[in-house]
Amino acid sequence: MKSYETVLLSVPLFQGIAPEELGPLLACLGVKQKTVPRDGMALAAGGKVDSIGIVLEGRFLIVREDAKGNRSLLSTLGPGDFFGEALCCAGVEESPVSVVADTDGEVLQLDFQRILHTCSNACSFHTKLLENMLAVLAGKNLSMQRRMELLSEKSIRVRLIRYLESAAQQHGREFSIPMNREELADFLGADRSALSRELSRLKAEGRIDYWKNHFKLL
Amino acid sequence: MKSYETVLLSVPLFQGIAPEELGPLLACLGVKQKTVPRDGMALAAGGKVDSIGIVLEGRFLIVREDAKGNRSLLSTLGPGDFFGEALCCAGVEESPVSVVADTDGEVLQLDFQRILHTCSNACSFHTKLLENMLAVLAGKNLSMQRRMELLSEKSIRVRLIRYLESAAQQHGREFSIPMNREELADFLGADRSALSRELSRLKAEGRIDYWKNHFKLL
DNA sequence: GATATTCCGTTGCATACGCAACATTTTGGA
DNA sequence: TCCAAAATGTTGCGTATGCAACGGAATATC
Repeated sequence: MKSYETVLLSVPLFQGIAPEELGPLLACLGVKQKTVPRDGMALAAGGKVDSIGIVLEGRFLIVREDAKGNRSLLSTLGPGDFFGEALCCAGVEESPVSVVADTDGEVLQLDFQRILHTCSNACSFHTKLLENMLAVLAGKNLSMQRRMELLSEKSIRVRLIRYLESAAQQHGREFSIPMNREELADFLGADRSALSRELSRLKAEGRIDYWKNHFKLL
Repeated sequence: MKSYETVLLSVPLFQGIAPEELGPLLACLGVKQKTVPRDGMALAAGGKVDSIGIVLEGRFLIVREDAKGNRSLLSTLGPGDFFGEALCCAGVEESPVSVVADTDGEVLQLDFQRILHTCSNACSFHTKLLENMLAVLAGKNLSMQRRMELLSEKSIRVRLIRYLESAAQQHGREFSIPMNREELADFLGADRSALSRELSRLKAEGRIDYWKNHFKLL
């Protein structure tokens, strides 16, 4: 069985855990590694979620299935990504989503109760783990918060400018973004072509310049 | 100094804590009660947030101030509501928001480090507190998630139907919602009059019936 | 290097919806 | 009971934008 140590050390949940502490921590948590064949379920909708899953290998899809059986893709997961943390922290009884394997894959399952309750030998990294857990959830909160503020603007133009400005605030007047047009359009809640149109206008007005995913504010 | 026990017991953070445990818990956390006069700051933008604030009395506003000094209202807080939890859990260095008093008010401040690190006498409710903290953050995550799925629909009509259907799924075909028109429009990312128009259409089509904030799906 | 495929920009068209303005109903206060 | 204020409904207008379709550029595959 591969160790996947490199993957695990990159997981935000384990941030600040020294490599040599990782083994003992995992042992203390009683993790289970699971092989999931393509199209298999790493987490099934409808049931209670009592563990957090970490993707070690392969590609997984988070999928919502409505009453009529229409599947809609919520997001995709790769090695180092994890899932189920919000559901089990919130104590949701029936998971509204499934996680299905898009390729053959491996996941690591961490029992939530054992994360929560410090083990008898009070390992020091346990506190760190909880702290990380909080940071992960809170970080997602904040980024969703920001996105919702964006989406609450009425016009594509304003949403776009807001987005670019906040990116510029972080990286300076010239920067690259981690999305292509389609993804950016999706992020801004707009149509791709409409987004392109708006970008063109801003360029024509001399307010911005761009090439592919590289932008400059003027 | 009033005790505000009733308020505190209703705070999700203290869910599952017995009334008689509350006092010792607060003592163990070393909470500080603070009086904030109208227009005073319970939390100032730009600084690090190292405590969670619980509103005991009064009305507070969460406000974002952009570079040009435009204040935009993000939400309002009343007794039992709390703030700053996401920011301090995420370890944000500069708070992007302020919390200002809309009336004279009282807040209780809980030092985050003392929430995180179990106290020396290992009080049992400390674990419960952490569990609640996780549940609160995760719960917000899930509700924001749902809202973003809503907002990602393109038309008001679809967003509205989705919203009503999910409400019906929880409470049956007939139910009341906790928002007035303006608030619902805001929640759905739409204009109030446009929302009214769409509601009228749905009623004319015989798909729904409604009166004020009471709805029936047909 | 040729071909297929993905990515991005452009444009015409139809319309959903924001906006403003006004009508109607409901609520609360004196 | 009457009045003012708030909440909700209605409607006309202009336009932003979704949609579809297409062309060109960039990238990948062989």
